[in-house]
Amino acid sequence: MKLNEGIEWAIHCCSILASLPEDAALPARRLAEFFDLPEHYLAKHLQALSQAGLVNSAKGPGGGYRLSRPAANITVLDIVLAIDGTEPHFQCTEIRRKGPSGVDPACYSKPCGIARAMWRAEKAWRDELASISLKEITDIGMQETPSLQIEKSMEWFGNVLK
Amino acid sequence: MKLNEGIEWAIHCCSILASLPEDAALPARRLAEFFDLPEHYLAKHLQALSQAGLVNSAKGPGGGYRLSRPAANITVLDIVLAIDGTEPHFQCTEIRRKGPSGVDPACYSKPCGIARAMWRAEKAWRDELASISLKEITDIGMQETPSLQIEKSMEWFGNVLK
DNA sequence: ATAATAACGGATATATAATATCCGTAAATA
DNA sequence: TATTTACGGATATTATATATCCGTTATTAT
Repeated sequence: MKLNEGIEWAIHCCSILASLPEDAALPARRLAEFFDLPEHYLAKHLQALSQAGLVNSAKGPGGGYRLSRPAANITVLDIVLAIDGTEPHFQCTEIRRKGPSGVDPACYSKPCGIARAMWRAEKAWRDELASISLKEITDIGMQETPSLQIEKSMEWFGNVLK
Repeated sequence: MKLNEGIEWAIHCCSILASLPEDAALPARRLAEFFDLPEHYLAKHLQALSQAGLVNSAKGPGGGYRLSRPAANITVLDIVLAIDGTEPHFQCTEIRRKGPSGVDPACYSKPCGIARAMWRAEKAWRDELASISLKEITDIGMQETPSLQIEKSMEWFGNVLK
């Protein structure tokens, strides 16, 4: 199993949006350019972020995407769920009820113990992701990004944001 | 993203093997019958368990699969990794280095902070799965399985184990 | 010996999901 | 009015998961 690559893209894009001036927006085309990603497919993911309410979108010239709220109030989990959906990764197909020994579904009071174990692990995963804010991500990015890249990024932003 | 359905199958199968008499083994065909699963495909997963060293296999009549060690010494994580592989779910494609602002790969001392965050969450998931032993799974199964099903299972085992 | 059982590995087919592109529409700006 | 941009739907392509089949080998029972 592999996680949707769009998750990586979306977190990086949100991190960029977080470091933009308050009133600035970036269109999908520019974000795709910045990371050298397929423009139209990235646009789909950005629309998912928009539908999840994480970013606001504006049409027309000067439009594009910006964060809908402060980066400190957006978690990595928010972004992951926006892209990957909220369905649990582990899907219980109730095979305990199948076969020659299975009995009537009504006889089972609780969800299968195996499913509960898998869901508990998934909760631990989500809890960890929920504990990380987009602000922390961008702060770490600022600290660890090579200074040359920071400079080049600033110049690119300068050119792009009119 | 959806987890491999074989994970569910494998944990259930291991749980059944754990509740078998010490010297008994079950062939893939019987396990598939017990859970009404596709025989040949289940066999692939059982072979993966065998390669991971979780079960021992024996060819020929009376052969089949049995646990290689006590259920208390097998974790749910062991089974999950045997089926799903040990690769992390989140694959970092280093998009931070791409595009007009990217700089030479050698400039980056650490893995990307976003990847580290995703991997930390994955570790939380694995830690939780590693904290659950197969014995706990089977104990919970014994407690929560309807008594009628327990009876039917016992009868089925009796017929199958010679 | 022979026949039957069963794991194993490789090859292949099918179904589903991820990846990617394209198009028409609507909205906003200049 | 022309341009830019988001948005939704349709479609194509690729990768992965699901599933089957076959030949080989090992083991057991007759």
